[in-house]
Amino acid sequence: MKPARPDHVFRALADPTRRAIFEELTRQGEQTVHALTHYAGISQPAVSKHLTVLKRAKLVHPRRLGRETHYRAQPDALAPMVDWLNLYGAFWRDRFDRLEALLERMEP
Amino acid sequence: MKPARPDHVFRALADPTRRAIFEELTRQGEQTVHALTHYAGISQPAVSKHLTVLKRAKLVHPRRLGRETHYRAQPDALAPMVDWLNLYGAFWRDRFDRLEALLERMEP
DNA sequence: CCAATCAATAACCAAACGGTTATGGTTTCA
DNA sequence: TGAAACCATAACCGTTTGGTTATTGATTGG
Repeated sequence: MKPARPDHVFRALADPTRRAIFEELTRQGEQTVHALTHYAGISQPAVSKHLTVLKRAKLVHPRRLGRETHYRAQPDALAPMVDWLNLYGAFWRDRFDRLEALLERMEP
Repeated sequence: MKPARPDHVFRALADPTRRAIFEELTRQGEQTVHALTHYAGISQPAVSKHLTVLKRAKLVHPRRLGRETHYRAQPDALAPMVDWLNLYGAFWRDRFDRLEALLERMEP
């Protein structure tokens, strides 16, 4: 799956409630909107809107089951953020690049 | 230096102009507010406000030289974001953890 | 010394944001 | 079959945000 634009990913994760929802989905696995609403402690429409933003960033994926929608986290959608850190997080980049090169030599 | 709160880092990097400023500082090194203003193509006060947000996240550090202030990027302030990705970016985490472990065995 | 330069702050504004309540469309099941 | 459950969308609202111009304080250089 083609990743979303970096801007959408950064934007989506800027809000603490949205991060919390994403975290909850990665920890506990797939959840209905109902469950997430209970977890987040805000209204159901508010949760739906957050999920829309996360969907735009491809960080979550919906699965319709009858009248309920189950959402799951899509961790590989974080790739644009990881790539950005790779480019501009100099200190950490060096480590990672060296390791990446290493890995490639070891597991062709 | 103790890192800033994750929320400040995520917030600061959510804005594309702020990311661009940070990128420019990591690429070209230390810059005056004047130079950054020219680069960003917005007003000087706007740049100053962006720099304030980046400062709060400890992503940039100012150095007063006479009447000009030179800012430099502080890439290790990205640590809170990297840590978060380590916790919740499952797919990528595996890669990184494997690599990290490797490095440790190789460079004690 | 004094005019100009640099950067931060203040005051202001439109747009975006994060929340709410109200509504509507499906789907379930008693 | 009809009421209730689930979720998305609409309409609305106060606050935050990203920008502007105006101002001020400090520093420099002719």
